[in-house]
Amino acid sequence: MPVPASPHIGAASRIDALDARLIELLAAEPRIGVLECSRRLQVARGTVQARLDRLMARGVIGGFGPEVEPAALGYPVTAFATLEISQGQGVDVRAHLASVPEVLELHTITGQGDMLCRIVARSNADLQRVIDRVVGFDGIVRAATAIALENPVPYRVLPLVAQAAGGEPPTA
Amino acid sequence: MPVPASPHIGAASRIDALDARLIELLAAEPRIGVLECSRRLQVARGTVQARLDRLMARGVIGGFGPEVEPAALGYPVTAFATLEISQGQGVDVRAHLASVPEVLELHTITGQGDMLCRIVARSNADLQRVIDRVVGFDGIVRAATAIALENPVPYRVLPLVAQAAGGEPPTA
DNA sequence: CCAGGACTGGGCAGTCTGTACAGCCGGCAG
DNA sequence: CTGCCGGCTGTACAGACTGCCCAGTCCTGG
Repeated sequence: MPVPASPHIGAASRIDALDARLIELLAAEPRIGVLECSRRLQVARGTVQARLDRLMARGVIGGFGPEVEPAALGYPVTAFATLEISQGQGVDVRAHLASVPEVLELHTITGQGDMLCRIVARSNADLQRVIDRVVGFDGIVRAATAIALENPVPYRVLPLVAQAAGGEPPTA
Repeated sequence: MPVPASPHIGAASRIDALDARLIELLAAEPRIGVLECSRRLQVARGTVQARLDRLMARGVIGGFGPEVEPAALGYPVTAFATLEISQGQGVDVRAHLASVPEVLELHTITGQGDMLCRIVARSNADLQRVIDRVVGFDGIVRAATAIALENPVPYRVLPLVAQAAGGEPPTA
């Protein structure tokens, strides 16, 4: 698996085993502090502190924001909508979608369809309302919606971290 | 496995304005502690502590894990693959996909296609490798992949929090 | 009208954080 | 070979925060 030189952003960012263990530890128990980490990882506190600072500075770790669960907020229905945009309307459509709270994420994509967005709703019935609001905008030619039924693999990054560190998946 | 311990998500969960302000504050500045929150929100420390405990107990806030950026780990390419599964192979396919580090998320969906997964790769060329690995499994009949070009709206939940709290979106 | 729940304001002991410093070690350059 | 440099280790100290407890007040529902 020859990885061609990646010309982009700090793609060079390579994390080592300690970085990976630190990330895994923090992911497993976010509430513990630097001191506790240093004890569990068997390294000096200053080291953990320095590693953490570096990881954040490099952007590997973006932050420690609270993970809010839409379902617990009353939005248990998730759906993915593929949108087709009429030429030149891209900018306006983005702004429109960004203004809809139920649109949690938006990507422009290749393939048939120009954008893919993740939306949530209070119920299947409510989803209709959300979709109407989403597509009720000039510039959106067509929309195909797929409701998410189950989520066998919730968003995760740890396996990737383990791989990036050169090791096998964590304790899996 | 799938879906971590999900407290009985009583969809009834309603959060009030203070909860919303707290979540927004924590999202904006994750590093501050309970005491600092209480100062900024102009309430007693105990109140903030109680609110936080309740939000976490109800599952509204899942945790404060580190937000790892795949791009910074050397995986700048994101793609969405729609998979078609042959009858009765669901379970095996899930297990297979779960074993691929580059598969960050997997949903079963309605519509044409049975599953939708988010995958990342080191480069477009590498994406081919990942896709091969993903679809190289009996039970996957067909796969359609769309590469994510841009991400006009990165995953967000704050607008939803604001709305759930009964207010208008924060910023405006 | 009373009880239960929620918020306030204070206090205490224990622990962690931010920061600094000196010593040690392995790698790189001269 | 030698010197320099970056990274890790221990240790130390002052300041700040957390977890926990309590009494008092206010508001709402039964």
